[in-house]
Amino acid sequence: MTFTTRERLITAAFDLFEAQGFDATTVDQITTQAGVGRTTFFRTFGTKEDVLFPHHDEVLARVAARLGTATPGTRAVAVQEAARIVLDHYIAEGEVARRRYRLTSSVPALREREIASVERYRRLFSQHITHWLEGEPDGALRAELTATAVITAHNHVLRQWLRGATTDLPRDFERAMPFALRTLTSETGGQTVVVVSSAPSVEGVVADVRRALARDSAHA
Amino acid sequence: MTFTTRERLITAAFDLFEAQGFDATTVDQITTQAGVGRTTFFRTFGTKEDVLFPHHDEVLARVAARLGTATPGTRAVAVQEAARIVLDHYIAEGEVARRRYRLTSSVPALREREIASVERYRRLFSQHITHWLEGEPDGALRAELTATAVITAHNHVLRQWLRGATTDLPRDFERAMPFALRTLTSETGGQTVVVVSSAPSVEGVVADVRRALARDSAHA
DNA sequence: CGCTAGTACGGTACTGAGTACAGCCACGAT
DNA sequence: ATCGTGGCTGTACTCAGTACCGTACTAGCG
Repeated sequence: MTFTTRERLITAAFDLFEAQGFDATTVDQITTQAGVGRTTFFRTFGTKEDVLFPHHDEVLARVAARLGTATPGTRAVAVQEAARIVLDHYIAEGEVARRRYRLTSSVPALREREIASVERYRRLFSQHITHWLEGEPDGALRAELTATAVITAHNHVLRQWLRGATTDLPRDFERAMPFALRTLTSETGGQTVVVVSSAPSVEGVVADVRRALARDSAHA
Repeated sequence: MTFTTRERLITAAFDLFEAQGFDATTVDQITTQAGVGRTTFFRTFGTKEDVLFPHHDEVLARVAARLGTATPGTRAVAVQEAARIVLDHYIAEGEVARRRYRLTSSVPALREREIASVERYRRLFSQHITHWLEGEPDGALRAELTATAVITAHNHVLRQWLRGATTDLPRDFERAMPFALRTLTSETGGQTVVVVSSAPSVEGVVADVRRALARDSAHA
């Protein structure tokens, strides 16, 4: 079987980074090992860090597409499935994802790069949800909180899996996501109810709960 | 009045970045303008980006100190006040903060740098809260969600202020933070009550609420 | 006063990432 | 056959960041 230039660069980079460390490896070494010219490397990846994150643009596009199909009433589902797309990508990568995790954990420059790419996902979720909640009280804030919560829950279970602390990643994901989706209550179809009350008495809180439930069922 | 080398470098850098753009400005130009040697620049700031974020280490230390003094029962307050420390720092910076915001908004490299420093705050909160919730069900996940929520709420109101969309930043902060502190409910002394229920009926949810309130008041 | 140690600064020389540019070759279409 | 066109290569350059050494100034001590 034959490999593309891109694939040969990626494997060469991974091997060298693991053998010598990221900083100690020069782009010249990578291109020599891959048997291509130096210019080709930078045309393909832009920066030395990017060679480790070669699929994010594509995954980002898939996530955006999924969020774009959400309709009122299916938004919580769309958010959850969109996050699931990212997770599935890591699962598909398998051992490659773990190799990258070991590298990003130990090299500060790579950590920063990874954080930046997480931020791109966060922004994508944030933009969509903000749009959905436009006009609602505290919509912008609630949207950002929901987006970060989804990303955080996703990253939490993903990291457990990358560390080898867990094996049933989909199950962990299903468990963690409801925490994250609290601020999208009216979307959850009554399965999970969240009420925030500042009432001073127990009966006041209960009244707030009944009010909230009545409002939610009126939406349904 | 006399200025330290550090201060002269900072002002020179800000001026040049605003006049010519960040990428078009070389470290040589900054040091020439400030009247110091090139070596001094890198000894003082490490990287060209760092000159724009000169106080984060110190603020980070203050935040850590505040979180360290939290005791069971005062944790929600500690978290809120710790976030407030960061906010107050920006308020004290005043126009400098806005100048930096304009730069970070337009230059990708600076945006990444800023995101990375936000992540440092997030980690700090996360570490403390994780420690507090050790042993509780889903403690690690809830801790991360709380930390990110606090950071998100903080950043949300801060950004409004930096954009000039609001003037009463402390008030916005007080309003936004309760959203973020939802997952620290048992700490809020009853002022904010959050209940997550999966009960299939209204009465079931209400029963869950009463149970949760009973449990919380037993803690008090 | 001389001596010493620490601290802040400066200069030189180097590595290596990233850019600009010009050229080359294989290919498919007309 | 030739004419793009897309993927590849080499050369030369800028500039951030590092290593190393030398130099002033100050503080403290005999």
